[in-house]
Amino acid sequence: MKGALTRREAKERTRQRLLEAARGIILAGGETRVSASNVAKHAGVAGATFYEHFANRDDLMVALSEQLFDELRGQLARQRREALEAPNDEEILRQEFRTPLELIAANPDLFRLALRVRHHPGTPLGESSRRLTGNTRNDIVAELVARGYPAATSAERRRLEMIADIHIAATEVLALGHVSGRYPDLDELADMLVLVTRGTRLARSWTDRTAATG
Amino acid sequence: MKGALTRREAKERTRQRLLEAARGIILAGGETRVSASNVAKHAGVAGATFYEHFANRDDLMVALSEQLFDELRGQLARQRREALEAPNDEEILRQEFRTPLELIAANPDLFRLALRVRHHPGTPLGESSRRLTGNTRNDIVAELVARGYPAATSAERRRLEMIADIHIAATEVLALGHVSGRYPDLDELADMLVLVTRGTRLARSWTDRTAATG
DNA sequence: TGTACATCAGTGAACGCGCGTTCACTGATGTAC
DNA sequence: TGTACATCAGTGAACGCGCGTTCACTGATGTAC
Repeated sequence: MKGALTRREAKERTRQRLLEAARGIILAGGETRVSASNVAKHAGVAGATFYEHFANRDDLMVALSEQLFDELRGQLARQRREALEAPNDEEILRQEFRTPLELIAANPDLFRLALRVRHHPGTPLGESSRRLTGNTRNDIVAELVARGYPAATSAERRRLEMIADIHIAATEVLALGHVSGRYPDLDELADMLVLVTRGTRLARSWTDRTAATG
Repeated sequence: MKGALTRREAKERTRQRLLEAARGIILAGGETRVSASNVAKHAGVAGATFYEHFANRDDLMVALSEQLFDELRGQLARQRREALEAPNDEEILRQEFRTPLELIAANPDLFRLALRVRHHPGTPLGESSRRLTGNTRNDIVAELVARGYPAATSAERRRLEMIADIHIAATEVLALGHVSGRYPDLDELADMLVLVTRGTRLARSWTDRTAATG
């Protein structure tokens, strides 16, 4: 134990510098500029050093993807669990919408990145972003089941997935409007999302198509 | 007028070959592979020929972006206009949702491309994709106003935009589920979208926040 | 504690690659007379 | 219609660039005794 860094610590530090450099580049919208050379340059190390820490560009992207979305995923899941313990009334539902909106508003760059890479198949960032949405969808479906929505048949379960997809999409599109400056008031957004649930709630008694549309 | 091609025709033909090559590459998910060299290669011409037809890569992208989304935009607008002329009942509303769903289902690659590039700022493809959504949003807002939704104050107009955003987002996310194979039945999707309108319809009598949540 | 050796994080230089772009050139098409 | 010249679509070769990756090397840190 000396005052100076141990070798292992120094190496770990360099690795973190590389990851931070890559993170900075990518959150600034420069996915395509995340190259081994460019990341090394931004981290202040020689190009060859990159390969002391990562096998290649893709290896870095895998590490970075996990780091970027894991914390967000954890926070979302935790807050959702907490909200579930409260009694089930309208104000609680509003609160359930407010938390993801706040989380997004606090991390606009990360949110925009998630949207940007979501439909890029076969890339680590895309996978990670889709995993984030997938988890949320599963959580919402579980919650709907707990609230008494039918989930006996595969058609019923599919409808629950559709509802979850819609809730997520509605939350995201309003949150995007917020971070773009068009919808400044988060409370207003939460209210609007509650209205959406009033509509999809009608699916609770939806047994077949004609029953819903007649 | 000869049997063979005139010079002008031959040149236009080459230009179209380049555009088609680029279109093929991009719809197959290869945005990054749309380089002057690669497009020329796929079109079967020399690299230098590319510059006889386009100033640079970006110039091609501008031309391509317009070509890609313009037709779709036209079809969407036309079908929406036609639907508006019919009497206003539930089945008509369903039909209004079915047409964009069918349009998307018929052009899955184009739809996925629109989603992929939507959040890429400063690129011609991104601009074009956002223009497509923007038009649809304006159309929906106009329709809501025609149906008697309040639009006197800026808060009311903002809420109409929110509703339009939600309708578009819900349509798109269900359409994505369809082209991904999860939601095979378009009628079921249209029914679900009608339910969403049942919820957002409540905003018609929404005068302030407490009125909506109380 | 001091010395001799082993380990290892980081480096500079080099390689081939595909890219964007330019340019002098070719050979076919168009036109003036 | 035939000839001589002008136009022009397309080409191959060349350039510099940033990239991914490798490798022999350096100098500091760690360790055995």
